Amino acid sequence: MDTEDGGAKLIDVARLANCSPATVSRVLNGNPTVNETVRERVARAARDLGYVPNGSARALRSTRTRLVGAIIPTLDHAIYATMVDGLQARLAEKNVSLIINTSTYDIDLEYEQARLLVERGAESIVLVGSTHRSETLAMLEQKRIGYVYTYTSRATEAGAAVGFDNEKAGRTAARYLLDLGHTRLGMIAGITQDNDRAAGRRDGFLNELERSGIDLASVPVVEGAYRLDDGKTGMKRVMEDRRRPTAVFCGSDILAAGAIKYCHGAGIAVPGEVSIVGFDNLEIAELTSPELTTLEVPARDMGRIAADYILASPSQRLHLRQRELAIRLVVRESTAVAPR
Amino acid sequence: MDTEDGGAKLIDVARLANCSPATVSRVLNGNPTVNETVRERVARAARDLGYVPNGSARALRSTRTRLVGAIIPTLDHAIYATMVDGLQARLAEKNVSLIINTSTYDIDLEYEQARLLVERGAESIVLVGSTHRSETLAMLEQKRIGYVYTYTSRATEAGAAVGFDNEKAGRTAARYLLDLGHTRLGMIAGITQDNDRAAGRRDGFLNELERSGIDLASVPVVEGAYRLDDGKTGMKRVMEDRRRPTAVFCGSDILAAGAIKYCHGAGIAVPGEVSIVGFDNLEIAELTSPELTTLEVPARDMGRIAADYILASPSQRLHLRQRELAIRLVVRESTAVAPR
DNA sequence: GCGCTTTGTGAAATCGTTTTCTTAAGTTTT
DNA sequence: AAAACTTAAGAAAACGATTTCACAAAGCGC
Repeated sequence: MDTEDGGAKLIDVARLANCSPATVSRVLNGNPTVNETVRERVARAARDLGYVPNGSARALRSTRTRLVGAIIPTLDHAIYATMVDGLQARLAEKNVSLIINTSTYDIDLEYEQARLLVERGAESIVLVGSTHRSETLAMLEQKRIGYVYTYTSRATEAGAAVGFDNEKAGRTAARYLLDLGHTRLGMIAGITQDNDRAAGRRDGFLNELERSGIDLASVPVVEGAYRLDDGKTGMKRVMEDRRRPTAVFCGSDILAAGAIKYCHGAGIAVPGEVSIVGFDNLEIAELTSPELTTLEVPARDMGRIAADYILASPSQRLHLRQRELAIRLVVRESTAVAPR
Repeated sequence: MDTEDGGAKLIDVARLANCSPATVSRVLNGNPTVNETVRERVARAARDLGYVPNGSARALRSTRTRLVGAIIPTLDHAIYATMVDGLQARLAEKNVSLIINTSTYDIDLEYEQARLLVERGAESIVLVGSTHRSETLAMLEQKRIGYVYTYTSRATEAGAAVGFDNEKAGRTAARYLLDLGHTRLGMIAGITQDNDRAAGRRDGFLNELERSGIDLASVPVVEGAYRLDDGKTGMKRVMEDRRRPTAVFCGSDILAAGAIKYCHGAGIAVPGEVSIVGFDNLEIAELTSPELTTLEVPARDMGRIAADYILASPSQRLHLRQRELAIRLVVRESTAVAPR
C-alpha cells in the first residue's frame, strides 16, 4: 500500500478523503464550488499519499496540455540559448513546460520535429525566422496550433512575430560605416541558404551601400557558419580582394571575433587599417581586443515576449501579433574613421 | 470533412482503411503481424487524412511517454547550453522529446520543476551536480523515475552519473601551477553554496596546495557568479591581498576572462606578473589576450552520454551507471613560470 | 409551510489510444 | 480427413483523469 508501484491515483485520494473522484478533481483544479472542509480533507489526503496527477490522462480528457514547443537552429550559439532561457523562464512562471528541439538550420528536420511536437500536444510553437517548409506551417494551421516567429518582425496571416528587422539592421551597420567615411567595404555574412535573417542583414547592408552610390560589384561578400574559424578564413578572403576594404560588417560577433583574430595574425591593424562591426552583442564582444563594435540583439526579450504572446488569451493576442524590437548600435573600439 | 476541427482520429483511419482500430494501432506501432496489403491500406489512409496520433491518449494507455526532462541551472552559460544541445540531439534520434527547465541554481525551484516533470510523465530526468533536495530524489525514486547526474562522476545508489571529478580537476590546476614554480596562489571560485562542482574544484585546488606545504591561510579565495564583472572584482580583491599571488585559478573561463580584463585595466602583466588558469574551455578562451590556459570540460559528450544511458535498456544501464570523463589541461598563453 | 432557486456533491460518460482476449480461417500433422 | 496448431484481425476493456448531468439538501420569498 505504501510501496505501491506507480503511486496513488485520483481515486485513491477520493477514497481516503471519503468523497467522489469528481470532487477531488474539482479541488485539484481550484474549482470554487467545493466546501472548505472537504477541500482541506482532499488536499490533506493528496499530500499524505504523495499523489501526483497523471498529466496524460488530464491532457486527454481536458484537451489542454500546457506544453509549448520551440525549434531553434542550435543551442550552441548564445543568441539562441539566451532566447530560450528567457522563453522558458517566463513560461515556467505559469507552469507551462517547454520542449525544445534543435534543427541545425535544416528545415526538413524542422518539419519532422514540428510533427512530433504536434503529436505531443504542444499548444504553441516557437520558430526562428520565417523560412520554413510550407508543409510545416500548413500542418500547424490545420491543427490549429499557434506559432510565433522570432528574430524577425514580419508576422504572417497565421503566425505572430517578435523580433527585429534584419534588413534595417544591415542598413544601420552600413550607414554607420559610411558616415565614418568608408567607401571600400566588405561583408562576412552568415550562411544565407534557408536563412532569412542572414540574408536580410546582407541585403540591407548592400542596399544601403548601393543607395549611397557604391558599386556593389566592388564589394566582397563571403559567407561562413557562425564559427571562429569561418570568421578567420572569411576575413582572409575579404582582405585579399583586389580592392581591400577598410571596413567589414560581420553577420555575427563570432565571425567578427574570428576576423579580428585573423587581422592579429596577419598584422593588420584594427581599426587602424580596417574597421570591423559585429552582430548580436554577445559577451565575447567585450573580450576581443580591440573590443567589438556591434549591433545588439534583444535575445532574452524576444524569448520573454514570445512567452507573453503564447500565454495571452486569444483576444489579447490580436494586439501582440507583431512586435518589432529595437536594434541598438553599440560602439566600442573596433571601428574608426576611414584611413585617408 | 476536410476542415475537421482537431483532425482525424485513429478510428477515422480505421474506417477509411476498412479495418478495425486495433489493426490501425498495430500498423502505427510497427507490429509485424499485419498483412502487407492491409498495412499499406492503413498507411495510405493515415497519410490521406493527415492523421497525427494523440500522444496523450497513447501515453495514457501504453504508460510510455518518450519524454525526458532536464533541469539545469541556466542556459545562459555555454557549458550547460552545449550539454543540453548534445543531450537533445541524441535523444531526438530516437524520437524522445526533451523538456527543459532552468533552476537558476535554486534547489527549491528545482524540486518544483522536478514535480512538474513527473506529472508530465518524464521517464528519466537529467540533473546537474549532486546537490539536491532530498525530497526531489525521494520523489523520483518513489515514482521509479531514473535520473542522471551530470558534471559530477559520483553516482549514488539510485542515480547514475556522467561527468568528471571536480576535485581532481582542481588538483590538476594546482599541480600545473605548482610545477611552474608558483608558491603564492589565489583562487576565484564559483558560488559554492548548494554547488558541489564549484566547491569540489576549490577543495581539490586547496588540498593539493596544502599537500605541497603551502599555508592555506595565505591563499586568498573569493567567490563570484559566472559573470565577467565578478571576475574583474574578484581579481581585484585577490590581487589586493597582502601577499599578492603570482597565479590565480578561476572556477570558470568567464571569471578568468574578467580577471584578465581587470589586469589589463590595472596594468598587471599576464602572464608576466600573474598566471591565470580558467575552467571549461569555452570558445572565449581563444579570444582573450593572452589566450587562456584552461581545463577542458566535455560538455557535449556529457549530454550525449547521458542520453545514451537514458536510452539504454535496464540491463545495459548497469554498465553505464557511472562514467567518468577525462578533463584535459589546455595550455595557452595566460600561464608562465613564476616570476623570480 | 409550499414551490423555486441555489449550492454542493456524486454517477457515469468520455477523451483516443493500446492491449487482451477471442475467433475465424488457413496449415500442418497424423 | 480429422485433430492440432498458426496466423491475422476484430470486439471490448482499460488507462486516469475531467466534465456533464442529475439530484439531494438548504435557503428564500410569499
